[in-house]
Amino acid sequence: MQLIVNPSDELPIYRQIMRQITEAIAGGRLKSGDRLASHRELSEQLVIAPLTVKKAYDELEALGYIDTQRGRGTFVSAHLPEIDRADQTIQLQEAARRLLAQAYLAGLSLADTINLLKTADRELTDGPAVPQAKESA
Amino acid sequence: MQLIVNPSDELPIYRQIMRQITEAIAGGRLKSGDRLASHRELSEQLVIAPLTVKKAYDELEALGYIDTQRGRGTFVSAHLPEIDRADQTIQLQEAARRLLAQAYLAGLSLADTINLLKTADRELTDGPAVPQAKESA
Amino acid sequence: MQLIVNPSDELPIYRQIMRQITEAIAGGRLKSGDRLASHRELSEQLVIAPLTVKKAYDELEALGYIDTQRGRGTFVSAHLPEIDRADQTIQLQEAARRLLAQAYLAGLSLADTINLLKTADRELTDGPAVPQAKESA
Amino acid sequence: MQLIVNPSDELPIYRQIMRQITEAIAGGRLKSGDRLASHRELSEQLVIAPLTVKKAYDELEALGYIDTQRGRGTFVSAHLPEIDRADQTIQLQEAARRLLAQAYLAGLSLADTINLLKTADRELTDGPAVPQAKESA
DNA sequence: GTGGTCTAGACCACC
DNA sequence: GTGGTCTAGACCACG
Repeated sequence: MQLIVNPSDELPIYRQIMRQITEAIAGGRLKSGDRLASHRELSEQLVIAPLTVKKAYDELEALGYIDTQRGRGTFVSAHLPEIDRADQTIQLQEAARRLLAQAYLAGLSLADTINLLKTADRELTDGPAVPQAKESA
Repeated sequence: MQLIVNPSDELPIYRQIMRQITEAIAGGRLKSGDRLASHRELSEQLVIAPLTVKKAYDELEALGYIDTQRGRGTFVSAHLPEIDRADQTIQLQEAARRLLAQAYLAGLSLADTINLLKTADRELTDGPAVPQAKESA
Repeated sequence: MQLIVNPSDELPIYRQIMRQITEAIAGGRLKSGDRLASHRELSEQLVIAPLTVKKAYDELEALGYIDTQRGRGTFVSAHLPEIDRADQTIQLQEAARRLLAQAYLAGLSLADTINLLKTADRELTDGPAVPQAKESA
Repeated sequence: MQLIVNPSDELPIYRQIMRQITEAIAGGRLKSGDRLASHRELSEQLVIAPLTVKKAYDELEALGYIDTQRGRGTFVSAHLPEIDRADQTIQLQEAARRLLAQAYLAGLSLADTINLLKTADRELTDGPAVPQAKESA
C-alpha cells in the first residue's frame, strides 16, 4: 500500500493519509484484518513527523476504520463502521452538488460528469492512476 | 440572491460564500454582468464582519469570477475564466473519485451515486434545498 | 484626440485620463495651445461622470500641463512645467527598475527591454497601437 | 533579506512588500526554495500589523511566486509562474511606453532612458540603492 | 513555533 | 454610497 503526501496541499497531511486509507478500504484494496505500516515506518517513508501519522491513525481508529493492538500493530477493523444513513446521505448529496458545480464551471455536462464517476470506479479498485494532487478549492 | 452561512461549519465562512456564489454561477442563477450585494450590505445580511465578505470577493476576483469597480460595486465577470482543461480534468477526476469513495463507504453503489448527481443537477439550478452543511473530509 | 477608459482598471479613471493626456504631450501629439474637449463632451464620449473628467482636468491644471479659460475652453499650457530634476530623476530611476524587474520575471533580457523602449518611442509619437490595458501589478 | 516600507507612500504597504519580493526574485537575490520570514516576524521587523504582511504573502501565493506550508513557513515557489507570453508582452510594452512618456516630460531623451535601464540592471542584482519612494502616477 | 480565520472599527479615495 | 487599506487583538489547527 503506497501512500503519497503533499505538504503544500491545503488539506492537512494527516487528513491526506486518512483519505487515502479510507479510499483504499472503499475500493477493496484494504480489507478487514489487513495490517497497516507502523507509525515509524510510514513516517520514514513519507518523510514527515511520526506524530502526524499517529494523528491520522488515531482519528481513523476513533472512526472505527482501524484497530490498534499494542505490541502487534495496526489493522483494518474487523467490523467496519456503519455510518448513520440519514446524516451520510445529506453529506453525500452536497458533495455531489459541489462536484457537479465544479464540472459545470469547467464546461462539462451532466453526462460528462457521470462518465467521470465511471472512470473513478475503475480507479478506486485499481489504485489511483495519478498519485495525488491539490485539494480543489 | 440569498446566501446562508454557518459559522460553526468546518469550512471557513469566506469559503462558504465563495462556494455559494460559484455554484450560483454554475447553475445559471447568476449571470455575467449581474451585480452582487456590496460587501457591507452582505455582511449585515449575514451578520458577519465586512472583511470576511470582502475576503470572499477578493478571492473570487483573483479567480476571475467577479469584477470590482471602485465606487460602483461588484459584478459577475463578463468573461468567466476558462481554466486550463488538462489541469481541470485531473482535479475533477479526483473529486469524482473522492465522492465515490465516500459513497462506497456509506454502502451506496455506483448507480446510487449517479442518482445523487442527477438530483444535484436539479438543486443547482433551483438553489440548494438544504442550506449548508459540514465539509466532509 | 481619442481617449479610452477602463472602469475595471486598478488605476482611477481620472488618472487614466491624466496619463493619456500627459503621454500625448510627451509624444508631441498635443502641443502648447491645443484645445482639449470640454468636460461635458469628454464625459459623454467616455460614458463617465462629468465630475470625473473635471477632476482630471483640475489636477492637470494644478500640475501646470493645461490652462482653463472660463468661457473659452481648456488648452495645453503655453509654458509646460519644468519639473524638479533631482526628484524626477529618482522617480524615473525607480520606474526603470520596476520595468526591468517585470521584464526579468517574464524572462526577457536587458537587451529585450531596451528594444521595448525603442518600440515605445515609435508608439508614443504615433499614438498607442493597442488602446489601453490594465495597470500592471 | 532586508525590506523597507514607507507607510506614507501612495502605494499600499502590502504592495510595497510584494514589489520588493518580486524584484528580489527577478534580481536573483531570492531563489526557488528560499524561506521567507514568517509574517509575524516580518511584521515586527517592519513595525506593521501581521495581517498586512500576510496579505502581501497571500497575494504573492495567488500569483504563484511563493508557497506556504502550514506550520512550516513560506518559501519561494519551486516553479515560478510562466505567465502568458502574449498578455505579458502587451503589459510590458505599455509599461515601457509609460516610462518613456515620463522621461520625455522630464526632458530626457531615449538614450538617457536606456541608460536608466542599465543602471537599474545593476541595482536589481545588488538590491536597491535608494530604499523606496513614491509611486509615480 | 507556523499559518488560517475572524472581529470591530477606523480612515481613505473614488464615483 | 462604493471599494481599498490598515490596525490590534483574538482563537484555532497544524507539525
